[in-house]
Amino acid sequence: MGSHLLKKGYEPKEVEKRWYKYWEKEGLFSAKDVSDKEPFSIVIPPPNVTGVLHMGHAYNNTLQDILCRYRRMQGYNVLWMPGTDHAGIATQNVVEKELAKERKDRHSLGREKFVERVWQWREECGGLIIKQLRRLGASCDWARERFTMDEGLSKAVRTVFVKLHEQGLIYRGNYIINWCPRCQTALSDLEVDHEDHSGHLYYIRYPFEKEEGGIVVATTRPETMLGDTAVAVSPSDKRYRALEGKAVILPLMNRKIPIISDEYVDMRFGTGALKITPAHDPHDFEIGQRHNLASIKVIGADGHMNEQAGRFQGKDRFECREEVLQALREEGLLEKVEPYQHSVGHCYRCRTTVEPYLSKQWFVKVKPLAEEAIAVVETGATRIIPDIWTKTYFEWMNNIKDWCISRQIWWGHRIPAWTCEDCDELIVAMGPPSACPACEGSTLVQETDVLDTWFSSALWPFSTMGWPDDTQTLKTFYPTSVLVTGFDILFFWVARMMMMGIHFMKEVPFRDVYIHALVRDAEGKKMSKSKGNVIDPLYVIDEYGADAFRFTLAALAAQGRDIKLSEDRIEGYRHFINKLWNATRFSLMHLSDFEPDESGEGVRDLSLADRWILSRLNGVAESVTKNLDGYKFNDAANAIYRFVWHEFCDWYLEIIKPVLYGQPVSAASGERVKEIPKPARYETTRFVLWSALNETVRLAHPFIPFVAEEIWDKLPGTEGSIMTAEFPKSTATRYDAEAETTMDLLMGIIGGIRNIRGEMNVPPSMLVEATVQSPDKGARELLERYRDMVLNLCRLKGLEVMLPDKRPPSSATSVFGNCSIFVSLKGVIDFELEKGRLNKEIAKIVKEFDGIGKKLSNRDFLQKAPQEVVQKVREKGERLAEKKDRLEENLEKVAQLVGNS
RNA sequence: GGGCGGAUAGCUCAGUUGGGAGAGCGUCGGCCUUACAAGCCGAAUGUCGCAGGUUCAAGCCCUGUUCCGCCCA
Repeated sequence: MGSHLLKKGYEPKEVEKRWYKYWEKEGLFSAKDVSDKEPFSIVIPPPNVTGVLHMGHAYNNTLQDILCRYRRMQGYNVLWMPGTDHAGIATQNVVEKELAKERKDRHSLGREKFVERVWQWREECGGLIIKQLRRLGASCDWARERFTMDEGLSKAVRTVFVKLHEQGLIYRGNYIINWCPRCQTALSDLEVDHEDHSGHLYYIRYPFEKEEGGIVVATTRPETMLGDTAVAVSPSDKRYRALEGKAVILPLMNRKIPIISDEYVDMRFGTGALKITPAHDPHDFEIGQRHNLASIKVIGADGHMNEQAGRFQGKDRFECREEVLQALREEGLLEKVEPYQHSVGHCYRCRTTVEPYLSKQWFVKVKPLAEEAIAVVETGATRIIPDIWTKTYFEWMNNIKDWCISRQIWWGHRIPAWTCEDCDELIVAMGPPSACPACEGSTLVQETDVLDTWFSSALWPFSTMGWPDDTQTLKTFYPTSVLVTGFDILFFWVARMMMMGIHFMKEVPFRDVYIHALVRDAEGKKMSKSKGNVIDPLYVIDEYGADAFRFTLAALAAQGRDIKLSEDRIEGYRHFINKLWNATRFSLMHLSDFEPDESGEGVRDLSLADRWILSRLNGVAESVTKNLDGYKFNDAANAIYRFVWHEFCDWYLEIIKPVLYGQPVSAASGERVKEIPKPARYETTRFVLWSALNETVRLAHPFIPFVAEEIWDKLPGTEGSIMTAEFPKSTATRYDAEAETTMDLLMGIIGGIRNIRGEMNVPPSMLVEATVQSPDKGARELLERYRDMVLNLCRLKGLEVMLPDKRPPSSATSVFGNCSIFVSLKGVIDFELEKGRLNKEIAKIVKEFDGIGKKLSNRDFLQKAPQEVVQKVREKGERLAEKKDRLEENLEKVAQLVGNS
């Protein structure tokens, strides 16, 4: 391939499509059930089948893909298990909306037809997100894609249900649950979002049965009074002691209800008297149980008042509230209305205000399961990262309440329970029983409810691997290595997978749980369609390329911190991709006919720069490895960024240019003489350039797979996909302290000269002379040795290296270490400018020196601080003092010159 | 009401056995120097939210406090 023909700007579109196809075709994402390699496995948090890729998915999956690609290159047998979730209510809502357009509803269709219709919808429109994940570069083993309603996973669901029922951990009963009148189904506590709402507190007088007067209760939901069956006061409330056991007349309903006392009542709330509606409030329900009160349901499943609501029957619950208030006003029983802030529950799917509702539902008794799930985190069998979430996890697990798992919708796993019409016997079984085990009756009716979607998601780590069958996949890949997910589903999903995994597999579902934060907009607001502040990941990929996008997410992925994403940030990282691309273009210009020498002949006689870049590369490999192992994606990404841009490009490529271009060994003449380069030096340089670039793209591949593969492909002497190449290892032998120290000195001197040029506005086209004076023989020798590097990078026509001596005339000064740097500016120097520059420099040193002086004059510091630290401070003080002296000396001379002119 | 997180340069944020306040973006100055102007070279910029405490030494540890955000009830 004609590498010198690479386009000037990197164009991701075509490249990404081509390589993704190639990876899939070559089966590079596929995991082996049987392998000598060590396993590494991740199950994807299954997106809703109705979902489209949003920033949260993009972030979550980018992190997973980085880990998978990293481990694959390290030689692991990687399984990244993909799939989607049937998302009961969400999917049902989508299809119902579609039906509504056809002026139909699910009831007119009937259950069976409706479910068919949902399957059909799924065939046609579902799982779009799976295609979108490919655009991101996700390296899932697509052949293993699962769906929570697949036959295999459904079998797992039924098995778990039956077993838990056998073990007494699933039960059915009449309790207050959260009811969504729009979705017409029960919800678990977690599926209710609480929002603060400015409402009112209504004070209503319930007249005594016989005497005058009455007791005043306070409520935010007056319509529920129609179902009141008592008034409760606190047993320690002296105000009401005399009233206990008496009765009041429930207004509007003219029902006699007792005044009872219960510890639950808070004397400070309202009047201290609480109306009790067991059928419509969870606390009231419990009080009702304790006092054997009747539960009267006055609100129906559809959110309208029912026949128990007397003259209010048929009214919407909120309409009814107004009418009840009006009626009370008319009767003079509404004593007072106060503005009141209280939280109101909303359905997490459709935002409808949730109604506490008494009904017969199925529950999981989670306490015993939670105990196991707590234990494994305590022992460290599963680590939660960052650790801060461990406490939240424990908190929730310790205060867990039974989980309502039945839903009155049609799309989902139907509860495997049957009722005998003859004797009412309840049978829970894997499949339809042929006869009632109690009475042998044959009319058995299956439970119409389906299971909470999260019930099947809870089994995901093992149901996707074939459980309840004893599969090789399970043997190889369970428990999974890590789960990567957002904190928003820590309870919904992670906690439940922990419980189910441990209970059924006798082994934790994951070794690590990495919890990441949220992607927000540039102002830190949550992205939402209604706010109009969403950034579409697909748009970003089209516009900037998947690599730039992925790298942005990784670079901003600081643990425990939300990402504030803006297009500007992505654009910035696109520049990085382009930088790498152009560095490659440059390299390939000189490598087109290069053939890497397997024998290692090429590594003889490395130059300083060669040794330095290889040593630095080792440092980056170490940093990336350490940070990825610790899920510090941002640190890993930034290490690569810094290396590529500020070491490889800014220094290494600049240093080797003369060798590659065959430029004059001495630039002193200021002319570029095309010389035939020394073959050995040239070949060595090409070898190191090739190695460095080769290793760099391997390090970068997990983050920016497409461009890395493209570069890998263009690089001579590479074979196969970069996905199967080895991830660079850091070894102590590759660290070259001497090269790094020497380069630090040279870079410091070069920096000093460049600083003068920049500050004094010397244009790059102007070649100047410089002098470095140092008492240090070693430093002088190094400068002599690498004179050409300095000449070249500073655009000098001459460099004199000498012992400290007189200041060269008409020069500007700077100091690095024990070296004084002079740049001769004959005829160009502006002494005022130089004076200002020196003053500024001195002021900086003085400031720093003050702090050090204080330390060194502090006896306590000298005595108590470790000698190491004291020594370091001393040395630094000396360095600064010397630097200051030099600069002041120069300032004085410059001041004289200014005075003379 | 309970719990958690954040507050560091103009912006977004790094900063762990406590010992030299940093990066990116933006800004300013100089450059189209034969990979890249999506670039190169250089520069400026801080009461580390506030108040105490521990320590020879605090952005970091402790206590209190203010503001912002989140979770749970």
